[in-house]
Amino acid sequence: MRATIMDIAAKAGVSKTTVSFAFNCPDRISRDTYERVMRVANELGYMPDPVARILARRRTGAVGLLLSRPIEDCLRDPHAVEILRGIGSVCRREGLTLEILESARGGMDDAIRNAAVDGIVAIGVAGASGVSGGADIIGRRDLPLVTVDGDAREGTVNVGIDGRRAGAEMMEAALARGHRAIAILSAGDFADGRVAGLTDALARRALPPPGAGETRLVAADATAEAARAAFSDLLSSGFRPSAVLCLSDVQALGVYEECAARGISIPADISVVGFDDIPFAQFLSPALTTVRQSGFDKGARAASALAALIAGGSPESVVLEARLVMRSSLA
Amino acid sequence: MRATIMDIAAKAGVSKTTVSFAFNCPDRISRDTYERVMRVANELGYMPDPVARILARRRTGAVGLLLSRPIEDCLRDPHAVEILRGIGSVCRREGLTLEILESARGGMDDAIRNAAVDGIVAIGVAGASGVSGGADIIGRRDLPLVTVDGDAREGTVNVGIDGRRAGAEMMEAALARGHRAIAILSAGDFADGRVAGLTDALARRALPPPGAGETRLVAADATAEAARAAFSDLLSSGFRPSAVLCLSDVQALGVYEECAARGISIPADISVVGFDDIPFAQFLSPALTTVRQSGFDKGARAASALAALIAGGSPESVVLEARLVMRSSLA
DNA sequence: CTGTTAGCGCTTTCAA
DNA sequence: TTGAAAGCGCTAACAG
Repeated sequence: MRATIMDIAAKAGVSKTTVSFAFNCPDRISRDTYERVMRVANELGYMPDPVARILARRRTGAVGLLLSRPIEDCLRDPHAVEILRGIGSVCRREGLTLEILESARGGMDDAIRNAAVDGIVAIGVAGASGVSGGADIIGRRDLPLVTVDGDAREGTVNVGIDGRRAGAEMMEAALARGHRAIAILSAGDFADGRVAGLTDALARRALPPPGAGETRLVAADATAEAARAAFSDLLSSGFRPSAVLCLSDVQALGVYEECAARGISIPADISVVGFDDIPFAQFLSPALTTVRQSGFDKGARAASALAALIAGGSPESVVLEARLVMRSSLA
Repeated sequence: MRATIMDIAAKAGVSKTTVSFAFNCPDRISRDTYERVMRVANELGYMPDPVARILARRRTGAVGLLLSRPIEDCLRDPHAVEILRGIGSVCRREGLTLEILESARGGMDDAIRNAAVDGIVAIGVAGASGVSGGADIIGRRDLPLVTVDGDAREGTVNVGIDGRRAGAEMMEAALARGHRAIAILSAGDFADGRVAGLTDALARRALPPPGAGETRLVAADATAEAARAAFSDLLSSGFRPSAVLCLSDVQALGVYEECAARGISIPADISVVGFDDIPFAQFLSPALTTVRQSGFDKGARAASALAALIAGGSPESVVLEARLVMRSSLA
């Protein structure tokens, strides 16, 4: 049986309080007592139980990271990894521990219910879509909550980009270079309005919305494989785009692969534009033209906001920059 | 004030026990009572407190992930991300939550001391080097521990590869193709013996160890930037390798960059070999010849072992496959 | 500087 | 099927 604070107190001839002080605020006890207590603690291999401490303090020192998909899927997207890096960075600075919230059993709800955390940052799960019951539970436990790439509606603090503007810039870049037969590879529904942005740009030239006219809108998971398959199908269907806009960089990877396999040259035969600017985008050949957004900053800002919320502050939602960076894949 | 189990018990006219049963083993109480309790719980927005539950049960349902470096650094290496994916995958399956162990204050020790977890998987921190005091603390808290890419000595369960064999295969591939002026980019000290493997292969041909003779051994952080800088310095020093062996794929990225900048053609002018086979390795042009090891499997096996340990079993250390995959960067 | 004493909120054995 | 009561191990007023 592991030694408890009582054992130490007894053996050192002091009270629990004194032992507690020795570990938490040594200044409040005499140097003598401190040493005696610590000696005994060492002898008995004593160490305060973290859980008991948390219960008594009413604070876990941990924040939960709520993912919209299984972590093994999320982490396949380098942009998500960047977000995680940002969150982790701030958490360490704030002395907070990061806990991945998932559960095989009751799904998200159960995970939230049992999470021993002081607050939650939910990534890509806002809106009625992802969090659904989750938001309920979070509300019920009334834990501080910050969303990343979520819906900025309601009172929830959200950190994201102006996807609509970014989407418009992306499409405009393609249109300005004369592209009209455009394939759009989307991944799920982005709460930041990227698709609406594409529509805006098209509308400004009196062109029909994505999927209509000379454009095609295809949905695929945000993985290279899924995107490649979807793109391949599209080509096989006879559609010949002069440009393909990927709403996620990893999808662009799939497009690159398929083009290589079919002997299609980028950007000579077909232009490709991505979204995110994952670290690897610049290593592709040709280097990928893409909408740059900093996942790290997104994560960092979200974690900071959550820390503020936990500390009793009232942080605001933040909208980060997202701009097209021209490289070589768009001609 | 949030409602507690007592409030529910009182309002529902039952005992704490019954309320607890309602939430944990509904079968033990009558359907009637169950519904009454739940109704009251809903009205009052009650939800069992996870921390109190953990304290009473003496089990957290969480495993700690002990990183050797700050998470924002670790996650820059796709191989580490793969390991994390593997761990996360198994954790979810096992109904375990994953907690990143770090702390701004007392460093690793403090993090371990306060971690409310049932066990720990330490990645790349085994041996006297990384864990140092950490191992001590872990031992003292006597938490189940599994290391990844650690030293397989002592009783600790470790999951890794036969780095020595892999290193030998890597070097042999270069030597077999006639390379003699070889640059080796290492990253920290690998506990798996990669460098010893390189030495083995050289020795088999009666060649001097890495760093001596026609070879150069350079250490750099496992990032593209650090590797690029180190490689650049090496070239500027006048050394003209015909092949460069990177003990980590991300370093190969840096070499690719530098070669591109200097107009050096891979593999015509210089051959490059990596280690890890990160997901992007195949997207490089030329595709990277590298030693393939599955980070996902490593993480998964480690997590499984830890789960077994927590469950009272005695899992064994595991040595995973690592084999060279020939692509186009080695000529 | 040190001790007394309530909690913290829930689980779980044992008995009814 | 339900309840009483004894913890789980520690913290933090408050009092001295």
